Amino acid sequence: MDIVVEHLKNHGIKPSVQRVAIMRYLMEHCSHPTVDAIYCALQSSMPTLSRTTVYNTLSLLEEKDALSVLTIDSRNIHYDGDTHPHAHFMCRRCKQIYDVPMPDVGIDGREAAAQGLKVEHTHLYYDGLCDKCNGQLTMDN
Amino acid sequence: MDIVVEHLKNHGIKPSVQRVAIMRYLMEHCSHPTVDAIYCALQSSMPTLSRTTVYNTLSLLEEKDALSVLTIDSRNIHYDGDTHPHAHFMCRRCKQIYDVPMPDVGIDGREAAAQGLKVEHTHLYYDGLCDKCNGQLTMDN
DNA sequence: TATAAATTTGAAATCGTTACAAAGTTACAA
DNA sequence: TTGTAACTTTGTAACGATTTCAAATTTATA
Repeated sequence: MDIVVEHLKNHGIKPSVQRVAIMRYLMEHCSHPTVDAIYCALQSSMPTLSRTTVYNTLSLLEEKDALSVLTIDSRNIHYDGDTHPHAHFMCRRCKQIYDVPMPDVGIDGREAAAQGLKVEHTHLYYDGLCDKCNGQLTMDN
Repeated sequence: MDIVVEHLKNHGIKPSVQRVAIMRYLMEHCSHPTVDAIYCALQSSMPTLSRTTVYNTLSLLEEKDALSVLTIDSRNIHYDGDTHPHAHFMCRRCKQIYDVPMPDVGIDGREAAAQGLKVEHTHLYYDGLCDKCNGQLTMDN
């Protein structure tokens, strides 16, 4: 069976055409797209697709834990179809988001649990300058 | 000298009346306020304060690293006057943000540095249910 | 095949944030 | 002190991401 359809079913989501298309886009692109990027990318193959459907679907996928929501960028929400644990880095200049391995030492949220908080998701974000932008800034000055 | 004024000067910020008031509010309140919360809170003591000034000032304080910007909530940016390293937890139900100690093991961003990324800030976020909301949900069901 | 339930759609509204230009304030040189 | 330039604050308008909502469409079920 289609791995995307299977993924949706595993998370209790009925695989409509739109939902499969959006989830497939996320699983095949590691670019951490925004709502608009997803909408524009699918536009050509699905001319009747509505922006609202993209919003609705992403909300559903989030609720069912079928994707990861990145709040690293305060201006736009980014989505990640890769739900394996990994950290993210965003360049403060070009705004690109990079995948970064999680530290070897486990971050298990025990400090939160110790104060009665029930942890469901953990996000590790870095920001700074990527290689490219750091080089350009160094040259400029 | 006033600790707030000193803090601003240490970060290369000229301490205007508005800037001191906003920075003071952040340093005296650990509630991770939003722009609107800060604006409304200072309204009474500074009737002429403009929302734009709050936005401008917070941008300046961010740029000069005089505060910490929390992007844990995708709907609203929260600000934290406490720049000592610590993690945050947001309850997915009541949206309250809690301070959590950083894990003992250092999170130093070496995995990012290893791929040429220059890390300037690190953010560790958890989400889930706080004690209160978890109890209420358990009772309801 | 009929009917109900679920899903999608597009337009309008909402709301946090930014742009911009005018008004006010501060710093500094004459 | 006074004049001038630089900086800061202010309010309005614009912007843009997201949500609301009701109608249209599709899917499931009796």
